[in-house]
Amino acid sequence: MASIKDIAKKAGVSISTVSYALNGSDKVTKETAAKILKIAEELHYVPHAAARLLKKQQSNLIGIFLTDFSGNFYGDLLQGVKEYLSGKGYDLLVCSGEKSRRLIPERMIDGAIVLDVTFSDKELLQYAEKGHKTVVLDRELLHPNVSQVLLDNKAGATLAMEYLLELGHDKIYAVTGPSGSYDANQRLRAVRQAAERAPHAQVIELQGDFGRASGEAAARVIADEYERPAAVFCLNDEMAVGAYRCFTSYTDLKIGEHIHLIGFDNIELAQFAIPRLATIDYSMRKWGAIASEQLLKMIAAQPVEAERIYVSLIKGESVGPSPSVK
Amino acid sequence: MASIKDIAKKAGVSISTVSYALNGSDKVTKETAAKILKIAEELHYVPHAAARLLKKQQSNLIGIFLTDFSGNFYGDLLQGVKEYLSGKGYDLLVCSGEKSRRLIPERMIDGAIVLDVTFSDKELLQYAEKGHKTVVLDRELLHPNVSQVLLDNKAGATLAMEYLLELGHDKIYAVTGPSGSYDANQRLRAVRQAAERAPHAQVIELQGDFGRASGEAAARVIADEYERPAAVFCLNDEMAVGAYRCFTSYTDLKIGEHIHLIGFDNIELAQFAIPRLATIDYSMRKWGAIASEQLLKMIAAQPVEAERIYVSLIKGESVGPSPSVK
DNA sequence: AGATGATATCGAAACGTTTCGATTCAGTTT
DNA sequence: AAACTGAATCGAAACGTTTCGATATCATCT
Repeated sequence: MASIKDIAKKAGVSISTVSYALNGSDKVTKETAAKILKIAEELHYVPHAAARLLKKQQSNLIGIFLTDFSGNFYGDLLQGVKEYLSGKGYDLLVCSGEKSRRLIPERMIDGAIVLDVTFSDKELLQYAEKGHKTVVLDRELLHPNVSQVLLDNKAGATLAMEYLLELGHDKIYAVTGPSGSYDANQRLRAVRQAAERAPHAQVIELQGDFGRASGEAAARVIADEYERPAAVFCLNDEMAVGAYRCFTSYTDLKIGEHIHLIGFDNIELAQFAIPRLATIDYSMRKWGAIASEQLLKMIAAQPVEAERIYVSLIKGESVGPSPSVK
Repeated sequence: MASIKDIAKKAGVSISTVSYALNGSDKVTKETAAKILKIAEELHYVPHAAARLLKKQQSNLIGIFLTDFSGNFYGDLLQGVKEYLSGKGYDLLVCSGEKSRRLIPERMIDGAIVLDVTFSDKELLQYAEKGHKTVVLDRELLHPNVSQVLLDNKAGATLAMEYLLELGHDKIYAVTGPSGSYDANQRLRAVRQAAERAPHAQVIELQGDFGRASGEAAARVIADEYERPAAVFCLNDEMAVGAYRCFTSYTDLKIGEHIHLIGFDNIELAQFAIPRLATIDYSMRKWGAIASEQLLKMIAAQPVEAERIYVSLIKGESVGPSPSVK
């Protein structure tokens, strides 16, 4: 493979001159630069990333760390990140699994975006302490080298609850998420606050884990004790999808009539469900873009402040008015 | 950041001794090694990836190149790759977009898995020529540094066609894929061959592009000229999903009764559709695992031979018998 | 006792860049 | 003509490793 050294030899100049020419420095004459560039082209020269990284201590690579690749969840988020970064000369590496974290201390990436509950706060702080820049998407973490872009979970859950209450529902099941999840906890808190503000309504919590199966299981419990129309707020869409499956296959309760269902996240599957699932929407793409923006700012040692991603209610036929107020 | 040099100084030994100790060489005594390891631990030493890569010319990083991150399509594939690789000490980088290809010539990754039609054969061959090892998933390419793991598209499309024909369908629409796609072309060829073998049946081709919208558009054409029950073979599920949308919202044709629908890929959305979409299934996970296996073999300069991923028919209520044979 | 060999350690080169400071060589000023 | 300036180029060090060959040390064999 051709290296800068080969170019230097062929051009009859020193290595440093080649380097300057290749980097567009104005220290070299136009003619020399042109000659060098031409030879580089001929030799199909491509700089060796490792050598450059070793010297410059920056790779122009950003890592995003996810719990797993499965599910449709991350597509738009990644797209948002990628779009933003590629405009700035950075490339994105999608990483998953404990082992890939080595990329951080090994200084392979210039910064990390983290959406992975299996990453402990402690570990993140440790990296931050060593100077690695990080944007977290699933927790709050106070450190000069860490910034956060969080969903407005509270607003979303409140929106969902108020929607149900306004339609006259007074028996509401809340299918919760894993207790280790920041988003799940935030949403649950908002549900409880809404419940307190509506003492006439009965709010029943059922434990879920954000997985589809847990939504299905919760739905089964609800179906088994069914007496009268009720509403179900699944704290994410994935569980709502599970609930759909149960209600349509296991019972003959009609969604949007006998049982009312609302989710959170507006995943693709939800958009496709029949009847349309009511849910809380937000822009994943924007989430990714803002996270990237913050990360690059931190890398450039510019000040950043935590941001929040706003959410909105999407109505759907999966929620109808309570028959009691008809 | 602590380097090997700092350890050497603190331990009072030479740099090379530290390197040997850290790499578990038996050239150093147990005691020296223990002392060095202890100091490395204290100093939170982590090797600098760039330095090591520069010297060893290998990163233990594999890149997988995808057209985009969107859609649910790749989840299991990535999972399969990751699982296989992480057992072998390799990490996976998921790359998308033209710019990220620089990682190959810059020697940042030890090998590449490619499932990205925007990659030209020419470009791939160029890399191969320079010694970069590649496994391609979406084309056939003859080069000692390239290996391929392909779907058995022909078998799948044949399976689907025969299923429809057996059920008595004699008017079959085939919604095709983009002409640049290897998979689309293979499937289409098999459709045409099946059509030739069944001269009594009428097979009508409609151009699609594997995108959901094109499936929806094709369905609209079909609906507009609808006279009698017909079957539709969408050459991938994504288009079948689009067709669902059209048939259920735009017409009152009942899927599986008035109009029969079969897809290819068995994507998650298809599994969830009501009625269940008939389709062609294969293991994405296995696809990824085999591709990784081949790549590592090539890197280790072991011989490999092209493999094929087998497919199977999944029946679903979206296809019923033709009323003409009832 | 001197030669031999094995073992543990070391020094230095190499990987491919970037970049600082030094050098050369015009052209300009006095 | 000597001294000075600035531009173009060069040499060498540095980034953090690995690894080859050399050296030092010590026990063993004759």
